Amino acid sequence: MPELPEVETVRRGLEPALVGERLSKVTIRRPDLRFAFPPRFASRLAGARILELRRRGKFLIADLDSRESLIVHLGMTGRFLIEGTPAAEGSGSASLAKHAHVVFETDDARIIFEDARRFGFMDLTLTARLPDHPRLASLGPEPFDDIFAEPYLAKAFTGRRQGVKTMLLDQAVVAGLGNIYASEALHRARIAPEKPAGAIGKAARSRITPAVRAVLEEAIAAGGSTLRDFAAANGSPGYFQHSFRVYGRGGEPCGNRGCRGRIRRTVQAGRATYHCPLCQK
DNA sequence: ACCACTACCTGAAGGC
DNA sequence: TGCCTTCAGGTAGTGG
Repeated sequence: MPELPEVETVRRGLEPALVGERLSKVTIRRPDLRFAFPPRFASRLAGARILELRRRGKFLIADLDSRESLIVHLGMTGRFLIEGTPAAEGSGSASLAKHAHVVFETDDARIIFEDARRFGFMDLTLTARLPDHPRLASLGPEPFDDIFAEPYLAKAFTGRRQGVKTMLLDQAVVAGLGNIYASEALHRARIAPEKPAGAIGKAARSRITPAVRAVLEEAIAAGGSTLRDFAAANGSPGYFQHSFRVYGRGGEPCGNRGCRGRIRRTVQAGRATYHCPLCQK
């Protein structure tokens, strides 16, 4: 499910329910997601107040007044639902869904983490140690960081024969892109996804940053994309999926100005990839 | 170091 | 309706 725009949408949806609030109770309903929860996960969280909710790549990070930070990755199917408490809601809260694995309670709400496939994970670490956390330490720059520009890509791509789309999926190269937005960005940049990264010229390389930023900005503004059942924490779906130009559009006409090509679906590094063979070179 | 491939887990959707 | 196969936005680990 979630790439950078969806994670950012979730972050914004959770912010009002969590930031400044104290976690009165946390319950885990199984010992692991993708990985085991860290020791005493629930008790370390209970009683802590959330100071800030941030995003790094596809990670959510909640800084707590206990000097620890909660790290959350949504995997493919992770999502948060916000419910008012029984008292606030009157009718009482609905029973938990089958894949509701973690329940966070504040004075005002219940925030439920569901993850059918359990590719998500959570961890706790001292806030001061966040930069050293193994899952965060290897992340590349944020797409909106100044450093994410042509000279950086030139360095990252040098000598690499791997397709540029696969490189953009590498979170160590740039943090937050996933299968959809990598395809979309390369279509906008008119670069073939399977083109070896090291073989891309400077002019084309210069088109990558603006293309990536444009598609991410538009997607965030649209509240992310809704495929299957993804929904923001407030329950409203994103609608950027209607703005996909290539993803899931095999056989359809290419939308790039002046191009008469048709979008093709291929498989690259085991992932579905969409591009226009005519205008993406 | 690099790169291709597999595994992880469940549900939805399509073909028959 | 039901069974079977394929596919899915994620990362991590293995082995060449």
